[in-house]
Amino acid sequence: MPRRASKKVAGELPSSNPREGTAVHAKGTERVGHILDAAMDVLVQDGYAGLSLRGVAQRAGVSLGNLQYYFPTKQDVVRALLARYLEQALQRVHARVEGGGGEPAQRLRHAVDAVLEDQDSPQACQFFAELWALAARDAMVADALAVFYAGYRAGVVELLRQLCPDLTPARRERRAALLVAFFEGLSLFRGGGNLRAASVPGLEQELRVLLEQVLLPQPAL
Amino acid sequence: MPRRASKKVAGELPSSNPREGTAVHAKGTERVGHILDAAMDVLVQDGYAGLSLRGVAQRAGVSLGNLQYYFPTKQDVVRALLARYLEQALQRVHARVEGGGGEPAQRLRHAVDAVLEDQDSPQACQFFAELWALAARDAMVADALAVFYAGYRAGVVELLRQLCPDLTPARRERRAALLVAFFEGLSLFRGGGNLRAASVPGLEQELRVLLEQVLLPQPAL
DNA sequence: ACAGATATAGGTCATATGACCTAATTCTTC
DNA sequence: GAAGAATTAGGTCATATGACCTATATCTGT
Repeated sequence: MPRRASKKVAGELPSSNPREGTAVHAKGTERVGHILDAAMDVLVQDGYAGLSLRGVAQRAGVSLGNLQYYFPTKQDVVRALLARYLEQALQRVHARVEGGGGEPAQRLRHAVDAVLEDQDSPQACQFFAELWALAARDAMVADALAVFYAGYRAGVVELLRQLCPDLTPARRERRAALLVAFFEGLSLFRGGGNLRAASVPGLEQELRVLLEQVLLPQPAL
Repeated sequence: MPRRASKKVAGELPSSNPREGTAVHAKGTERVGHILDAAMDVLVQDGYAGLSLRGVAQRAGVSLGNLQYYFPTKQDVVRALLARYLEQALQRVHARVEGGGGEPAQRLRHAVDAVLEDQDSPQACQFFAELWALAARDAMVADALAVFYAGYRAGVVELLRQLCPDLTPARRERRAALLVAFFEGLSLFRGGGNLRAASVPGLEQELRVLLEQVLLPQPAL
């Protein structure tokens, strides 16, 4: 679709060469944040197919030129959006696992609560749905997601280590992977997800019941 | 993007008015099938953003005119593709649950095997990833998926009915929903999925171990 | 005040797309 | 062989897009 694919030829322009959302001043950094917020909105509402630089600029209340000053290309926008979001999400995951002390079982309950709460946001659910679809065609997205899920899984592994120390590390790793997959699948059908119409009331309730059954009798999870 | 949004005004053309992949002759039906195959390929490879009528026509080895003879609009293509695929998938689900007699536990194992086998296909996994993303913006897709998952869940409910008859129907329904969500989540990380790099080896193995643990001791699943 | 970072508005260009149309063939079926 | 289905090739048109460019204006820290 575009005209030139000219990839930063040797001779750069004499003037500055801004890239990748680099902002020097505070106000600029703020702008970059707003632009990414807008990109997030557009991606979630209109999907990747509907994500255009013009659309993002308009949503952000910023000129196209300004947007392209910070993000010369569409890829740059997606890249930055992804990096920002996944980084924050990862921090939240770890904050959950480490914070909120107490006995392991209680911590697991808290962690589950936190995940479910996150999934109440249609934004987050839809964002991930887009990323899953995108990952197949964009190695950068796939890599970023791989990093994110590795961190996510590591958090769950840590929880499992306290809950059932008798499991070998490898098996903990696998069980954590199963749990992460389970929660991601859940996000499809839960409150914020786009398929909540395909769901069933009382899902979360049942999940918690199941959780208690597994936690109380024997540490076999 | 398009020019006219003219929605079938009252006065139709005097000549025939083909729509929705309607084919009268056998060869035509075959063509429609090939076109939908091609659409599937393109959707999986290039995503919805890359799904163009011209692209599908080329992939199918068919002229654009011919494609539009069967499917006047892009929506028609997606609609038909969805209908065909989900219908077949649903039939397979039910075939699994009913077929392959034996004791309930054995049937569950078979069903799990079948689901995992399906997920080995990158095609299927990616197709669903696209649909999940699409569902938020296309009510038709959301509805079709809702029907599909309702059928899927019904199959699982039937299995649960035999495995643990002591559960109330409502709880069976909820547990089935949890299981379906789990399997869908699994598809993200498994062999065919686009995030297999974010996964862990031995996932399926662990899943089966967990399954046996749940099946053997007590019927508490 | 000065340099450089931010920001705006506007334009260009090649390419792509969906929807629409038509005239001319080739198959199928009866 | 005639009617109608199926198919092709080609064209038109409005709209959109990404990338690229520039001149000008404003803001910021020193």
